[in-house]
Amino acid sequence: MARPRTQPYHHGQLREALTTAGRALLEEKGIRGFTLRECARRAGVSHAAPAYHFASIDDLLAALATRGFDELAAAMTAEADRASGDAAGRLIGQGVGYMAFAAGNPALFQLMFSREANRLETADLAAAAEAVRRLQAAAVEAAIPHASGEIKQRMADFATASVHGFIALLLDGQIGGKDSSRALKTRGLALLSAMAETVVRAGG
Amino acid sequence: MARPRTQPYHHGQLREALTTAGRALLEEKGIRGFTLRECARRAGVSHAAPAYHFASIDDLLAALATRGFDELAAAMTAEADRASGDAAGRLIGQGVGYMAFAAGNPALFQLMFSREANRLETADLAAAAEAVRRLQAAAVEAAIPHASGEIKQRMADFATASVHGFIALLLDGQIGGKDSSRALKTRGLALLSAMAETVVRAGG
DNA sequence: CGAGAATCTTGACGTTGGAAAGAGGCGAGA
DNA sequence: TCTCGCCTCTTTCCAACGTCAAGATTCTCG
Repeated sequence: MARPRTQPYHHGQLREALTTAGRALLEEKGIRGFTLRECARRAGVSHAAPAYHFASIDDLLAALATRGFDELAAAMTAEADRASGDAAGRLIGQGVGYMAFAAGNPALFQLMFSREANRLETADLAAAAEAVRRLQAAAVEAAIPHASGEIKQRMADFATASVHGFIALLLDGQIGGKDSSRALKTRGLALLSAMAETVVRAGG
Repeated sequence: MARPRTQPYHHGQLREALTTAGRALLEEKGIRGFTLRECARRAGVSHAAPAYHFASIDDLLAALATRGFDELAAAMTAEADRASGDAAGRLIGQGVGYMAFAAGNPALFQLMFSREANRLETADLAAAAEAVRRLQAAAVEAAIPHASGEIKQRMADFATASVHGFIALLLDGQIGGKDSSRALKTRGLALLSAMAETVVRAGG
């Protein structure tokens, strides 16, 4: 709905400014510390201004989550493309992109996969999440093209679960509490290669 | 102000009553819908009564999470013991217990693994979480007793991540959206056996 | 240029978490 | 037995929250 205007309105691009401010706020304070009024404050508008652009605070959160899924998908494909090589290499690369996005946006990542976001299931949000899921399934299927549909699905479950579980536990401090960032990356890569090996072996 | 004698002025077991009420409330309303005053209401006391037993709302949440980890550990060992068989069987059984607890307490499970809880890192909470981690690591190590320490750690990462990731994604609706409960259990068991197979293969 | 729509502000309501102060119940020592 | 002091709970108050309603401002377009 936002279009370029010769002269900005009262604010002009409030919706965009609110999502930007909200995203930063979310990373700073976490889901429970997230408030609509603080978003408005940071965007330089009154506390009731957001109401026009977002029906409720959950609506804003849903918008943030939606954008998060879009960026997650972009990070996955970018990293997969960067990983030259066979389908297994792409699968690993996609996992790297997944983890990198999560590590760079921990609170947003948690919001995306919390049922709080699902409470206000926007069609956009569902579609964005579905796109990520399809990306994962496609990478697994490409690695084991001759396997049965059932095997493909089980391996997609497996790949998705390991990648997501590892980074989720890591961000929560449940894995590698005091390890260096470098050591954690090594552990992450080791997990990804073990995952890919299992997938490929199941497909052959 | 005559007090009705139905309840003594001293509640007696307020702390326990608050955690019980809080747990139910958490499952009903989710983390964002959780309020201290509603807990007090359900426990039949004034809104400021909880302050004596819990320093803050985060303190109550931390207590709930702590108990959650305790019960999670109990569910894991119970199910592992029930699974007669070799170490790999125990590993799978422990995963079943993990998933069963999560499925039975989805909101609590999410709280336990959200950084919101970690914001108020109680010593008890850290210890309870650590116990669960040790349980996981021990089950993996028992399945591959002759492997190197590095392999054991990597396989512990792997097993923990797959189990946690699968059930977390499932509870969020990211896996098996419209599948029946029976089909989901089958998928979960398939994941667990694939996980155990990978672990055992890496160890031998 | 003026009317109407879009955008933002101001003010209000009910609710929240938390602090402060007071009151009721209970045990220990006289 | 009585009373003092501590523990527990209530009452009252405050700032901040999300949301609504109404007013003000600015843009668009006839």
